[in-house]
Amino acid sequence: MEQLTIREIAKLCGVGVSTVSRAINNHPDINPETKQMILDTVRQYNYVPNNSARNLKRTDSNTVAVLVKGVSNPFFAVMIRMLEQDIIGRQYLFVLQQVEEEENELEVALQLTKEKRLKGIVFLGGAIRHDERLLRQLSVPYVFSTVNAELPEDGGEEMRGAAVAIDDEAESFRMTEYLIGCGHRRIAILTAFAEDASIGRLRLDGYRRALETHGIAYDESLVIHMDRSLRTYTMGSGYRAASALLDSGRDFSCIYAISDTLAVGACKAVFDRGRRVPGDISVAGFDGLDIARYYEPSLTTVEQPAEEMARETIRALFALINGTPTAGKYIFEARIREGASVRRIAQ
Amino acid sequence: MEQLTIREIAKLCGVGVSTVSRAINNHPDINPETKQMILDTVRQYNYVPNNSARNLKRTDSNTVAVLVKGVSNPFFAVMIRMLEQDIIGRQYLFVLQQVEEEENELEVALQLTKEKRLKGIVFLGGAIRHDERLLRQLSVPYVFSTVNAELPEDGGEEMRGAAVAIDDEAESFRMTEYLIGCGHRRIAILTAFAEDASIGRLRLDGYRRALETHGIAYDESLVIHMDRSLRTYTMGSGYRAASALLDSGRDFSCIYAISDTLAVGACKAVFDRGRRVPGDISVAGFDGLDIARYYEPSLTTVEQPAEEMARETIRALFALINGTPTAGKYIFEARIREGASVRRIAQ
DNA sequence: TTGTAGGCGTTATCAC
DNA sequence: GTGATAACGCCTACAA
Repeated sequence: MEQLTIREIAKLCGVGVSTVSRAINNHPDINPETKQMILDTVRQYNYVPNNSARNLKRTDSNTVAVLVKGVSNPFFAVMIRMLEQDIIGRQYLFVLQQVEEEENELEVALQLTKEKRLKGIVFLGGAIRHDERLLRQLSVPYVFSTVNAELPEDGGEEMRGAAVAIDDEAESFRMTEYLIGCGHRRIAILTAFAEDASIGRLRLDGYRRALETHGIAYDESLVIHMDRSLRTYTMGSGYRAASALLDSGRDFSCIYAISDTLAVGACKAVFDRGRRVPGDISVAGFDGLDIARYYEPSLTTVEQPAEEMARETIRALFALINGTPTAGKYIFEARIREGASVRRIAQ
Repeated sequence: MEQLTIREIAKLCGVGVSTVSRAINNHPDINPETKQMILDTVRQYNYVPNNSARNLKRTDSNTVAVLVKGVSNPFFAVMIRMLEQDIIGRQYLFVLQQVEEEENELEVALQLTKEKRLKGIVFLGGAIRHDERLLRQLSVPYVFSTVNAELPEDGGEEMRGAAVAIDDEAESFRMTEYLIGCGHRRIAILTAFAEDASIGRLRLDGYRRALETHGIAYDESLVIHMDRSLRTYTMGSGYRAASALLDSGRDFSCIYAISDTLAVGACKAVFDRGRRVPGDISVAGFDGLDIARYYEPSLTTVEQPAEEMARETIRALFALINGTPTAGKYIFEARIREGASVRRIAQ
């Protein structure tokens, strides 16, 4: 099938290419009848303009891209939906771009910016710190969303980036403190693999600080790292880790998992051993996913304010796009959503 | 920040643009030293080629796109991972393209094909029947994956499309028959909105046929359609629908939900009313998601052979790409994965 | 209101 | 092994 070009449509309609271009791009300076005739022909032959050629020629595009590292992360699923809604609500085009695990999101951003003449970029997930040189190369406004990433120092030039997130360390501290407040002293934690330098690290740090604050010794044997060779935040990982922990004979009354998916797996491991949540073992999660609400028992979790964060992400991005002065960081407070998975122990 | 082009790199290196092009594209006919020098400069200035220009000029690209309608569907999450792995394993580029709910996936495909010179397309989700005229316009091989879509009649020309899926109607029949075999007679079904013409329809059809086959009257009052204004396959939808059903006082011993997410919501509705699964109400799902395994009780579900389907999707696609004769349809058998959510009733 | 022509940044073809 | 140069398909001055 030979590819239809604008030239052939022009020939078919007996007009020049610019007239066809005007018609399909809704330019005002064209005779309505000519326009209609052209659009009819376009429909009839199902002509589809080549986007690469368009992007190449265009200088701007009213497109905002969301670069997400890990599309299948259920927490991102709700963020993506909200971001999309807000971007489209502002009459911008929304582009969702998946970033592979081993890819550098900044390089993808640089490439996509050139390719699509983006107006702005939202990073969902990804690293906490980036190559500052690359970051400075990024010529369009950007917002790190749900990850409290480092922003480049203000070198006198205008700010082009922002970060919208929760304070993972502080929220993890909050949850651990809550668990301690419920009377738990021996709290095991399911966290990312040992070398993790992202939220896994931060949430572990918060846990540790809370223990120390309350005079509880940090016990390495209660810190369970996920297997690096497996996907980290899955129910299967949580199940595996909690199973090993339960079978080890170590003493603990509570499992704190740094994601709800891990928590679900942990619960199942408890059940499979004929024990009860929270009767025998308490379990807490993190994120505030749907499943935490619908699991039985419902999971006590740290609920991230996804909707507000998405809204603020877009607000901040468009503030940057429009040159409005904007603070660089927006740290939201999460809150403990109490479920029925944590038992209060008489002190 | 002025955009760096290949011409400037050429000038910087004191060579012609074609030499730079050869270097960055790994062409053999270039002096290794020149190549190294150019690549160093490219790195140093962080030159990123413009993809639009590349795509415009290139005639082919070794790229396979996966067009997914509903990225956040957890069943697709595992399919996407497997598809990606297999595509990359064949040394092809993998592109994931989200299709909006109201968009026509075929139009997106047509556009993307022009834009990126695709070698092949995988459709994940979407409609069962497509505009045949559009389908014939599609000039590259394609596979409908997980949806048993109609293929155009062989009009003498070579086949360009295939479909890899389960038989939703038959599998739903199988599950319903299984539930009947467990002694259930009054089986409520949670299904898509009434006008659905996709898997919701097929799974409902299978349910109905099974009832009729076994001489059980089809009772409209036990058929619960999701609210069209809400997102269909969410735990919240399942919870809402099951709650209304439970509160209606209608008589039934089993809820069959056409997705695991709906089933989870249904279970929670049962629990919230102080009743038990499966003691008081049995619940069955569909898809075979992780959550069905890790829920408590684990959910009896129809397990789709995701891995095999993904593998076959890519195999069929590359058979089409390579011109190997290929059957058009690959229908996989699903299987009932028994959990603990369905009770056997003494007959 | 419409048509012609030049150029967007790259790759491919051809000389050298 | 290397360098001009002509496309790729579209948009947009500018001219008519």
